[in-house]
Amino acid sequence: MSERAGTGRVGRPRSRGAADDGRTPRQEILDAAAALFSESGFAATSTRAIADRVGIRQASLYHHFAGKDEILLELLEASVRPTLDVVDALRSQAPDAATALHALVVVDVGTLLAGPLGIAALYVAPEVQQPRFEQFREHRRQLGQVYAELARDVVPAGHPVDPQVLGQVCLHLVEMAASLPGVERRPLQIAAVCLGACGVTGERAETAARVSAEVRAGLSAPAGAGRR
Amino acid sequence: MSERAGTGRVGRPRSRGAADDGRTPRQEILDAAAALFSESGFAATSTRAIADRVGIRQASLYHHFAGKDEILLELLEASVRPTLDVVDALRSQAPDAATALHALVVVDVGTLLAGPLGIAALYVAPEVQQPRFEQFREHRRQLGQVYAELARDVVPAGHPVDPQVLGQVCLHLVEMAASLPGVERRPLQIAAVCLGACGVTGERAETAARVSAEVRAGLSAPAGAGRR
DNA sequence: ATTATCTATAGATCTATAGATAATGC
DNA sequence: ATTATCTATAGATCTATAGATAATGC
Repeated sequence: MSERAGTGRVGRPRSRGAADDGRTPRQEILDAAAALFSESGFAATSTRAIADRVGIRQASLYHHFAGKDEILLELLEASVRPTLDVVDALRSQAPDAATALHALVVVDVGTLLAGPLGIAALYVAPEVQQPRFEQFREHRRQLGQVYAELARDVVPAGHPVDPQVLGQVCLHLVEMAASLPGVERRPLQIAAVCLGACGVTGERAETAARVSAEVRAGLSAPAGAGRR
Repeated sequence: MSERAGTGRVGRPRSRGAADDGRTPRQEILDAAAALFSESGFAATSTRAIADRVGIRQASLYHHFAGKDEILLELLEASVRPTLDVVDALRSQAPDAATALHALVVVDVGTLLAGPLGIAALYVAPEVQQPRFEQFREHRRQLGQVYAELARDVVPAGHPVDPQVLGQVCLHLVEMAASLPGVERRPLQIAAVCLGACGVTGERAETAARVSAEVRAGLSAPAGAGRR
């Protein structure tokens, strides 16, 4: 027995002992910040509040992040990247645009629900519109463009709404869904709502929903499909 | 000529002269705050920034408002009240729920677009969820309930989305529309989107849109219809 | 030596209050 | 007298840096 115990961690111990699940300190900070940002907003959350929640001193945050902005940027990125990563596969597997749209919405809502709740509510926060978060906004714009293209291929002739508007609408609906309280089966309901917004209802929508389920089942099975 | 000029205003003059349109100082503050809250968020906007924009000193704000909260509350209230005021008339004039829903969306989007742009983006801000804004949230909830009831009366049998969810969806879509950049004909497009979300597309939607226009025309004409 | 934390603190805010001042109104 | 502004400031933050300290790793 050459190992002597202690906490097993490198570095000076925390004054309030470390709550050891497997999370890295970095991840603990991200989790704490996500919860607080959702509750109170970005600007209203102090570095002090984040540190308190983690159980470290305010100054110790700066060992892991350059500042509050960097924490938020990482949270935002983590919430779009998984969906963007799966978009191409999903589009190529789906037999038609309505199915692809349905499946994308379900996956996207699912991704957001899997992450820290309420993150999506921050997307439209004024702070996030500022240049320092451009990287995230560019990714979100890409996702919006995908929605717009799918909408364009899906709308019936004479539907009175621009595909670009529909792209924004789907994006917002997905994000809204993820910060809405309650309600089960939410991804499927939101997918139905998005299709309806694009003018696809009734039988055509039901078919898309059915095939979407198959496509999604096919996506997670092959290639290992790491959860994240 | 017994009147001697000056500014014509009671009270000590501003150091930077008052930009005299007809607005009261109170309204000037509301306008400045609305613009800044939309740009930078509520918490990130200091009372100093608001005062600077108005052209008065920071402390002078407190003569007109008890604090930042009160300014925001008044902005929020002003953005829901006109729509709530017209809901009953609108429901009683519309021959069916689809028409009522269409008309309500158009009026609601119009109201938001008429006020300070970007206010609706604050509705979902975490700060606004806190108890001090309960009064506003209660009003918004009422409006959401109206949307939910109309949705309930409108969805075709077998539509896979709960009316309550649809109520939230319509509410969010309306608010989103008002903070979206660009795009004309927006109220009508958003109304079509909401109907679609509720499963109403094609011919039935076109009819509702047509009748909605008549109902709205009928609303503004009689009873004097003060703009606000 | 490296790492993760700590303590202490400077400097920059930001909110809200107290009290003075410069107009108009009567 | 009343009103709307001003100047000045106290007290409470809040962010970010400097430098010390207590672990592990080699």
